[in-house]
Amino acid sequence: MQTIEQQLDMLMRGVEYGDPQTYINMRQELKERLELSAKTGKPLRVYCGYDPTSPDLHLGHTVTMRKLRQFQELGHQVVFVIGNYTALIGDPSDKDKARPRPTNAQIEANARTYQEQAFKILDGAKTEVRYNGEWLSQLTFENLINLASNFTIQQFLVRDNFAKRLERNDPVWLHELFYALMQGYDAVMLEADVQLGATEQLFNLMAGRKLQEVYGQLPQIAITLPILVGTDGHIRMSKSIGNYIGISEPPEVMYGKTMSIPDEAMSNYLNLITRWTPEQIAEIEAKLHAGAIHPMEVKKQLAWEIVDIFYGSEAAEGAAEHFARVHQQRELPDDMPVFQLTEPIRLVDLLHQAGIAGSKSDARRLVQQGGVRLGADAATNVVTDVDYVIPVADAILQVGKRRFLHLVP
RNA sequence: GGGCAGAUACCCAAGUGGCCAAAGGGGGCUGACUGUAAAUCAGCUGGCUGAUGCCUUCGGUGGUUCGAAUCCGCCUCUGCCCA
Repeated sequence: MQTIEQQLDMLMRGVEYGDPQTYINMRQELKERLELSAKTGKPLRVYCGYDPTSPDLHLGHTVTMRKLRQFQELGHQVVFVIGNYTALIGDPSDKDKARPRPTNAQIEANARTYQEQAFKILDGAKTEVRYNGEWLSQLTFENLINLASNFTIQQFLVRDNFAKRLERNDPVWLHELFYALMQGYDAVMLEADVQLGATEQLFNLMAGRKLQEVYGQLPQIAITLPILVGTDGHIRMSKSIGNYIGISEPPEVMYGKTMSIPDEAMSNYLNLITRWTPEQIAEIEAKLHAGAIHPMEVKKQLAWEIVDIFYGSEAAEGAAEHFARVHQQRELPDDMPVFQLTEPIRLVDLLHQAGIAGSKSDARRLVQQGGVRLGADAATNVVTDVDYVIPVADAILQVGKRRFLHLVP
């Protein structure tokens, strides 16, 4: 059994706050709460919320899940909150156009896959799953007034994301301010001891503390973790930006996308999503800096680890082989999408029909730019004739570096 | 409620009567190079087509004009100022 101090070290590992004092305060409060729990034998209630705005979770979501898992392993009660009601507002940071509000059915479907995917990291049997619509949908306007009266507009205005938008004269919608209230109220209803979130969530977590005190509860400890950057290496990982690695993507894709992150972003990944200890990570980084190990080798280990987490070592092995063959040696992948040929077809039409090119004009461009290869056993010959007609025969078609099509008669 | 400014392609943004399928940047795609799908360099980036032609696009709608992204009316949305 670990001592409280050891547990604290583990639980506070990797957390990040805007200022050092917050870290000291939160660490102290967590210590007291852990001691209280040990004394009373009552596990802490630890939660994190995820808005089911898209059908898939990505690696960014798993940063907090790993931390939840640590609490779970120490015997605390983890609550996985699906923000089906907060999803109605959406993340204020990516509001640009009137994206059609997800229907209840969509939210339901997304929520189900979220849960499934989350249990790849969390122990499903020990996880309490809650939808925040359960209590948020019950609030009356009077309740809302009472909740809102605990905050001032000024507190919101100093928030970076709102301040910037105000400065740029971008709209800040009134209902976006509700987000913090809703999330704060979640904490009250869950009687949370600890809430996790990304660093940018600190305001919302603090709103929870405030409301809990109003409701006569002990304020939750806020644990915020750094943001995982996307495959571009700069911007936070996000489905809508497209720089994400989904946790239910096929092993090869997961591996390949990981290999594509810039070298500078590796540290961020090593620290936030691997199961490796800080000591192991420090050792790898030291070797990297000393030039004792090639960055590509480290990235391969990282890619392997990520696939291993979600699919196991066999799949990781397969993905690594696939990468070496297709991307490094430029050979053919094991399984390619198959396209059935019934009659000779113009190359341009084929590219369009197979969905490789968005339009025939697009297909033309690909051909003209020398991006299309064709061959019987391997895609060896570059086709530059826009009017080329493909005969009915078994052949391999390659477009660009990594898109393949197996043509069969 | 009143006044002013604005809405341009995936995103940001120029264009204020014909030379506009519409500058520039970002993103994306293709090629070269590379340990990589990174960085760098080059090209492409509305659709259709036998390639220099046709069709659709500049918030919506209705006009003016030989001709409109550009001018006018109304509508919708956003910001600023005033009440």
